[in-house]
Amino acid sequence: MPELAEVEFFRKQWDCGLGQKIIAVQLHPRKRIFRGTDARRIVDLLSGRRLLRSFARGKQMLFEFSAGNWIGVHLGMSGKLRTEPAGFRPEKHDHFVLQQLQQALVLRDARLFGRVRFHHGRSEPEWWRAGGPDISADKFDRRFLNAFLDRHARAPIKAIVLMQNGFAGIGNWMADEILWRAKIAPSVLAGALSAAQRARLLRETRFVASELLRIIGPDFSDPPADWLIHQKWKRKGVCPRHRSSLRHETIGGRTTAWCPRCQKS
DNA sequence: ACCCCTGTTCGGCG
DNA sequence: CCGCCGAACAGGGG
Repeated sequence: MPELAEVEFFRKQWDCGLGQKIIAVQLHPRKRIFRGTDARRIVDLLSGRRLLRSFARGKQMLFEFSAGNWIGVHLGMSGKLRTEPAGFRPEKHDHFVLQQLQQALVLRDARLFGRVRFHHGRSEPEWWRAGGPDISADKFDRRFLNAFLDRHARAPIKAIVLMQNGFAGIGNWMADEILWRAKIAPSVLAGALSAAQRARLLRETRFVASELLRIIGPDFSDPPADWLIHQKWKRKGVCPRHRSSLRHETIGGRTTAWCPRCQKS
């Protein structure tokens, strides 16, 4: 599920625990979600610490705890954050639980494609520093976009829009929404995009990202009925502009829905 | 039973 | 180095 706006929604689910101590950590160190991390250190170092603040960038989240402790969370395909009443007992897929006096902060991830990382140090972990700019940041501009498109000039634009170091937080359905709005066929090679297409791509990427943050971010509301997303998974989905049939094909290894009538090469 | 999936990484190939 | 492909990860839903 989680793309940029949903990640922001889930990040906020733990806000009610801000400023409060972690009195117990519940996890299974061998679970795949902790791959590359010594989960036992999380148990040792997080207990007794306070949750201070949290950040989201693209599909990544970062939670800062007192005494220089940091938890990075990527939700993968099926990860979700939520809270439960104090004393909550983890269920089958609740792989990471931070117990506080007032509530429990819970990460559930049935498929375990997500990832939890730990960093102990004075400043943000190195793996948080890496990665592309926020789409809402000034740095995500025409110059950045041009350089990124030219660096991957021979890949179809659909594949480009899914690259997290260029389009942070864009996932499969947001990518289709953006390309549909920008009127660009998903198979067009990045290097072949005209200046006008690049300008539309930049504008619609920003538009879709900011609109979804506004709509989904606070309470997971639905996008308006005339968005492509509502048609994309229907077998007989139609273009919201003129009701003609959408085409479905695999591009960049991912199922893609698009409108041949309004999306041009 | 079978096929699909809002993600990422890896090895092999050209 | 670039890009593509399929597989793998693990489970739920149609």
